[in-house]
Parts: sequence; structure tokens; C-alpha cells
Amino acid sequence: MKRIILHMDMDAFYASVEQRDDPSLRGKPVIVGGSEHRGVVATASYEARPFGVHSALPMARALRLCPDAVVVRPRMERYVEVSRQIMEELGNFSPLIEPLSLDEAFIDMSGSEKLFGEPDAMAHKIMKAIRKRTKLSCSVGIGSNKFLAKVASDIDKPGGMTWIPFDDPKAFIAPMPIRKLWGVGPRATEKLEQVGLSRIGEVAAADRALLDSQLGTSLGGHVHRLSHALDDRPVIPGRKRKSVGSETTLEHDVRGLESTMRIMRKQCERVATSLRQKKLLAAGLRVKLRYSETFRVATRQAALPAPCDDSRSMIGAAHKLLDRLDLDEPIRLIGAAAYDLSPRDGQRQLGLFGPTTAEDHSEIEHTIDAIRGRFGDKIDYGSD
DNA sequence: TCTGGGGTCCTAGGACCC
DNA sequence: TCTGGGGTCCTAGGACCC
Repeated sequence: MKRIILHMDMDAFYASVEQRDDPSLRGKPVIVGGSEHRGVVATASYEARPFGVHSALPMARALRLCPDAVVVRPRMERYVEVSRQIMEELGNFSPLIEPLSLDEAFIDMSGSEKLFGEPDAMAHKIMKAIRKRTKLSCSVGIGSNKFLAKVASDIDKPGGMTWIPFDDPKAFIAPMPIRKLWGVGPRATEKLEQVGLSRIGEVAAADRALLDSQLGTSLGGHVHRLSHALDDRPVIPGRKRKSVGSETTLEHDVRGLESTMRIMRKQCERVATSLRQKKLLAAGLRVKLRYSETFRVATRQAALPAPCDDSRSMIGAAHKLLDRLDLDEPIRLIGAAAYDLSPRDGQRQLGLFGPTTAEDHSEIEHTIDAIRGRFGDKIDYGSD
């Protein structure tokens, strides 16, 4: 059966949510992002983009380009909430929804013409439903596979709909830069350009062996297929997450075990809280540091003594892992991530003889979660 | 210009086992 | 004695995506 894949991409999602929620921001250049010192732009509103402000740009530079911009710190919980509404709306069109991030999803609409009409009509109905539910706009791409749908949604933003022809998609994408190929970033672009390939059509015409020699057989094969407009990856709903992490770039560098652990404890607490919210247990923990002077990232990981969702177990594990890293050079980023996740089901019980085991701590922290849920996060529970 | 935070996937080397 | 080969798992790093 002919596949009909749609890709929905919200327009300037974080910035648009902020402008929707705060009317005083409407019509103004809005930048959602971090601190001017070490932050970057997460999303720039369309009013800010003509100044050259875009995602991943260092904040300091963004503000030099657009000094009148209003800077807003990201409110992730809010975006998560709006994202849920969007995905729920998409669910009314197909059971095969695959979210790629908070603001993007694939929708497999194959065989739904009787219900929703031609693909372009489907796309318009989706855009209308999302606007009605959230007052936000999105762009939609249509193609016969994921890659084409994704390329398409980017062509006419904001608020656009693009349908890459089902009969000759290869000709449609041939003139595009190789950067549009999924999996081709700055490194791979450089490697392909070294052998004179800068357009998708040139990659399609290139020798497979040349691609493999530049990119390795795995990425080489992938890129080769995409350049021929071939992509048989299915739309997979309900993909399980593989890790849950928290990391932060510090305003000021730290060094030494004590200072590093002070931050690391907070990261572990956030990871544990997040695991409990998601009803997951982790069997492994990974710590991550980024060194200021070299910008180098170092990670260490290890299995936890037992699957857990409490910060105490993670803090203990993180401490051991940090022992294996250099803590003498200045550190700018500290992070922790839990992996090897499994669903937590069943009841937990508090031991009779005081809080000693990881299970007990999990139970206590669940109780604290519940209190926080009722009274907010402003309560002081004392230390440790 | 001095480079976020949330993730996923791939690779290469070493341990370990038979 | 001068040393196989394959499979699997784990770890660390790195590219990439939004």
C-alpha cells in the first residue's frame, strides 16, 4: 500500500507559547534561552529571526544582533503540557503518531483517504485542529516516507503545507544541500564536500564505495538510500525512552570533589524525581563533566547495585564515578543520567527499622513528591 | 561569537566465555 | 607453548537531532 506520511512541526514553539501566554510579548522579538553569560538561544520568535537570531546561537551574540529582544527563560513544564495537547489532537487523526520532540511528530495516514480526503486536505485539517486547540500554528510536510515528510515540513514555514510529489520525489530533493539529509551534520557535510559532493542529487549519483569510505558503511548506506528518496523506517508510536538525565552549565567553573558533588547531588535529585514521575526504575547511572579549558566531555557509567528511583542511591553511585574522573581542572558542566530503564510496577513498603534500604528511600522520596505536588516546591525539608 | 539541555544512535576496544 | 576465533557485553567517546 502507498504510504502517506505527514510530519508536523510547530512554528517557533517555545517562543510562540510565551507570546500566546503573555500578550505583551506579541509582535515583539522574543528569545527563549539561557543566561547571557553561558547560555544559548533555544527558540527565537519570527520577529527576532530577521536579525539573524536562531537556535543554538550563544545568547551574548544574539543580544548583540538584536538588543531589543525580550529574553524569556524556558518553562519546560508548560511546553510539555502544551505538547501533550498537540499530540492528543494528532491522535484523533491516526493511531500511528511518533513524537520526535515536544514540537514535532510523524503521523502515518496511510489508508485514511476515505476518512480525511487527499493528503493536502489531511494536513489542513490537522493544522486547523491544532490551532483551534492551542491557538498555535504549525507547518506540515507530506511525503511517501519519514525523510520526505520531514524535509517537506521545513520548506514553507511558518504555517505552510508542502507535499513532495509521490511520483518523483528524487528529482524534487536532488537540488537540496546535503545538510538536509537526516544524519548529515557538520562533520559528515565536511567529509562529503571534501570529495565534491554538496547536493543531494550528487550523493545519489555517487559511488556507494565512496560514500562508505567517507562516512562508514552504516551512515554511508543510510545517506545513499535517503538521497534516492528511499526510507522504509516505520512510524513507531509509543517508543520507550532509554535514559533520563539532568545537566547544567555553571555560571562559574568549579573544581574538586566537594564542589562538584554539591552540584552533582542536585542533578541526581532531579533525575530521581523525574524517574518517579515517569514510574521508571534505573539500573545504571552515568555522570558527565565538561571541562572549561578544553571544552572536552568526559563520562563514566556503571550499573547501580539494584534498579532504583531514589536520589540517595544515585548520589552514592555518582560519587564513586566521579572518583574516576579528573576533578582538578576547571569544570563548566555537571550532569547525571539514568539508563537501563524499566517500568516500576507494584507496591513499595517502608521497612520496619528505619530508613536504610534504597526501597525505603524511594518510598520516602515518593511521599515528598506527593507533598510537593500539593503545596508546591517551596517547602524546606532540611538537608539530606 | 565562545559554544544549552534534552535525548538517540553508532563505533571501537577490551573483557570474558566457550 | 608462543598462542584461534567467534560471540556478547560493557564502556567511553562522538556525531547528530530538536
